Amino acid sequence: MSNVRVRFAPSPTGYLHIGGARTALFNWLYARHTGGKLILRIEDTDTARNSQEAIDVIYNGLRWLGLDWDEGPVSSTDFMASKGDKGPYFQSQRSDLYRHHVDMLLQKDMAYEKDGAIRFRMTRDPILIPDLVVGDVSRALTDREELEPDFVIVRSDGQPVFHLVNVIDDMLMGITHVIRGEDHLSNTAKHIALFRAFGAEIPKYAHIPLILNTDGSKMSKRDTGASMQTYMEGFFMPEAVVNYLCLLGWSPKDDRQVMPLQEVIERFDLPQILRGNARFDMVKLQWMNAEYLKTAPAPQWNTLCLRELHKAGIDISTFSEDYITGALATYREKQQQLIDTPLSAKFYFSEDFAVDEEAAKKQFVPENRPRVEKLRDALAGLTDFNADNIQPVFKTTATELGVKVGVLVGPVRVALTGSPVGPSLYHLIEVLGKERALARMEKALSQIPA
RNA sequence: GGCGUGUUCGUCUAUCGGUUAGGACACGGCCCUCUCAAGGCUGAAAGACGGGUUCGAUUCCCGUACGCGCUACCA
Repeated sequence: MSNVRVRFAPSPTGYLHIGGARTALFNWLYARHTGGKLILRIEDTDTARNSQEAIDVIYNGLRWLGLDWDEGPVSSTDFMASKGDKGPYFQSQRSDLYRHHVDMLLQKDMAYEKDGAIRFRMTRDPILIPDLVVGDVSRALTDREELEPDFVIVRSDGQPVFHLVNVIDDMLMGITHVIRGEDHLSNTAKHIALFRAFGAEIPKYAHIPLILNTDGSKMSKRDTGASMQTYMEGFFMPEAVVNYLCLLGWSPKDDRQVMPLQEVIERFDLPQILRGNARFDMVKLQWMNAEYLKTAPAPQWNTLCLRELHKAGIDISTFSEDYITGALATYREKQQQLIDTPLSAKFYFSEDFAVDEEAAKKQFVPENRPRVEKLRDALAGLTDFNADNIQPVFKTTATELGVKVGVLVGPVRVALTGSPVGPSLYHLIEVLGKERALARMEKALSQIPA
């Protein structure tokens, strides 16, 4: 047991940024590593863009990644439901707390009203920010701040601003470590000043570097891969996304790439977090995803495939579960094909699959006719119709014809799948079954000129 | 402009002053092979620049350049 209390405090903007997801992940990792608590707090002060859907996006994103929290809201249907005794966990429900604390500052003359807004009397001296990742940072006033060091903590419309509520919540919720994006580093001087004004203990800070686009520019909403939605709706395993994110800005210091989460939890710590911004590399994420996909449990693999098939408009409703599972299993080692072109699997579920014209032109030639015929006859005589038995049939037939196996594979593949590329032919024939396979060969023969 | 922060192969990274600067993704070649992949082997590929400190700097210090963040009555 430890007294570590960290938090993830997203604003419900309607989407979860990959950078936000990593911030959540690092907080979660630290909590799990130390045996501390992770608090989820919804920073919904901007009521204009606050909606249930926007909050669900956060819940769903975190849950998809497998990041659970120890305190905070628990339900998307019951607004008030929460766990933990430091609530409410929605800033929109904490107005009284904020007002009370602002009054305290006002009374002590640490804040004052000006033009209808309330400003905090900010220190003029540089503030030292001890950061667990970046080191000691001395933040001096900027030129504009020299002119007006006191910053607004309550707007003239009565709304408290981010800096204020963020500090009050961290203070009241007993946050011990603030792990957040480096974009808040400069602002931390204000936060520290506020903590001091309240006479509260200042949490430890760990500002983690940002995630940028491949070209080094800032990653915003529209950039590829920026939204968690991309992964949740795409052909991705959450374990892979988490693993990739762990390695972006943190390093186990050895050559490990694919790491079980449990091991990351054991080895994760704040000082090892890297100081430089990292560029997001979708290609490497895809590789990582492929690594996980290779050993994914069958149900998970099937679910992902089925979704792609559905998107591609392929109807599988008339096929048995065994048949579907068998068909999808043949794509296990060539997942990229199914991810990129799910339509290429249509031959399993329909006679109406696309035929590659070029391939047909090349394979459906007169000299292949007797070859396919001989193979058809050989296959027709096969009783135990499985890949292990089918393969020898191809070999034997090829030998008898005095050709290489590849010569037979070519036309048959196009006849059965319509494409020159695809899963292992022997396995694919097994799944298709004798009847279907022979029928398609027959159909192809009718198209081959004599 | 000001205040911060950062800079090792194209990308993610290893290196606690002394290494042929290592690994992974991507890329090239070879092998394997029923296609395509996967896999195995292999190749090319890096210390931003300039000064110091030191017997010796990728590593420590300073400067320059460039990147990123912050400079709001946004969060």
